[in-house]
Amino acid sequence: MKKTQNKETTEQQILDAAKTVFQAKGMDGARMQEIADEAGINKAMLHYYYRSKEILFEAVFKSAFLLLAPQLNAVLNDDSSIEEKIKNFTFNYVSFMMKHPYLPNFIIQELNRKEDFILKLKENTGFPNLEKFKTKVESEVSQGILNPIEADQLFVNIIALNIFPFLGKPLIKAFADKDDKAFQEFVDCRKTEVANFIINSIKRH
Amino acid sequence: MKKTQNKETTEQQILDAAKTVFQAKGMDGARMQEIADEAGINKAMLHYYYRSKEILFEAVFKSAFLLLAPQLNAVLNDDSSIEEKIKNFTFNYVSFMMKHPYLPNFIIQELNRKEDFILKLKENTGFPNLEKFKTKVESEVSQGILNPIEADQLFVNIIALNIFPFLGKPLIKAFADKDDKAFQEFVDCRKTEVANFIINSIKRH
DNA sequence: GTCTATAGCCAGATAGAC
DNA sequence: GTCTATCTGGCTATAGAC
Repeated sequence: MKKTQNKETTEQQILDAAKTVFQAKGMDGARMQEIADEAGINKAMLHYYYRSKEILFEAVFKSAFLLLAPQLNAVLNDDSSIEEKIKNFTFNYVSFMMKHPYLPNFIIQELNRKEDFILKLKENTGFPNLEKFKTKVESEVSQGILNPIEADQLFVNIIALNIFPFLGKPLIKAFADKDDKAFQEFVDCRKTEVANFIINSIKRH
Repeated sequence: MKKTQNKETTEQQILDAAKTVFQAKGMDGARMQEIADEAGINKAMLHYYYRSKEILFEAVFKSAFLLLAPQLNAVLNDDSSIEEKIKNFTFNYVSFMMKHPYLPNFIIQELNRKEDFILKLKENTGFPNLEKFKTKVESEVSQGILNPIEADQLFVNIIALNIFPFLGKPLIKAFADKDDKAFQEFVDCRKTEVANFIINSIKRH
């Protein structure tokens, strides 16, 4: 029926607006009024669809994380070589992040604010898991393809090099004296630079 | 005189308390009442020494940044080789961060919230500058000590690998299934691992 | 489902006694 | 300088008409 149709579109509008505002301002900085304005409705509607700010926030957070998780799973769970994984991930991740620049900061920030948020996420299917990646790294190390390295450490290095520029953007711009355009080019460069940097370090020569 | 003595200690107590609360909760999440409690005084005193929450926050932020800047300058402005710089920085930075675990997240978060904060900092003497580091990298590259690499990119790689674990702690703990103790060991390992990882990548073989 | 109006609370800031 | 008491505004949340 028609009401249901309206319900779904309004609900989606709210979620989109909430995503924008929460990602820009964080849970504490966001205002329900601003979300309502962004969605083109009024405050009462927000509470009609999501009983409280907290509940609305959790919906936004979950949906943001569900956008990020597949990116990670792609590295972890396919069957290609470590070198291929790194190249693909780096290239795709930077492209992905250029479309969602607020995402990493939002997730990192809110996870630090409330550590138990992550527990709820871990219950979900599709939560990234390192096991397969670990096995693959160990196998390539023992074959002599890679220099000895802990899989955990390598994984953190990969995501650190890829994610950090989006977290530390203001810092990097200030240190390296870059305007927005120069920063853009800098990040674009990293699509291939980062993979080369990593592979150069771990691949046996 | 006695009053001045009291003034200075109270002011310091406030600053310490504010540092604790702001770094844990952020500007928006922090409450003046909580800062007062932490300092063992009442709210009115906060406004006596710092006219507003905003002003108190800026004082805290500035002092946090002034703690971090020398760490970066140490890499950038001494005369040792790039390899030495990386080894020293990595070792010292991780040690330093283990003492101030909230610091990087605090700075990153608040800089993203208000980009112009960094402009105020840049006016200060002692703001990290990349020029000398850049010259050194270029020199070592042309001497054939290092593989070709942009100084900017190398610098970001160094700080990304060192800072990220402290930003993404909850994420890393969840992905790699580590408790606090295991995470601690993981980070401790990085004191030397990260430097080796970088040097392995950039040093000509 | 959608709106207006308002309840109820809480936080930052100030007045004023000591 | 330090306190208690209070003002004021803004925010989440709800009541209730349509």
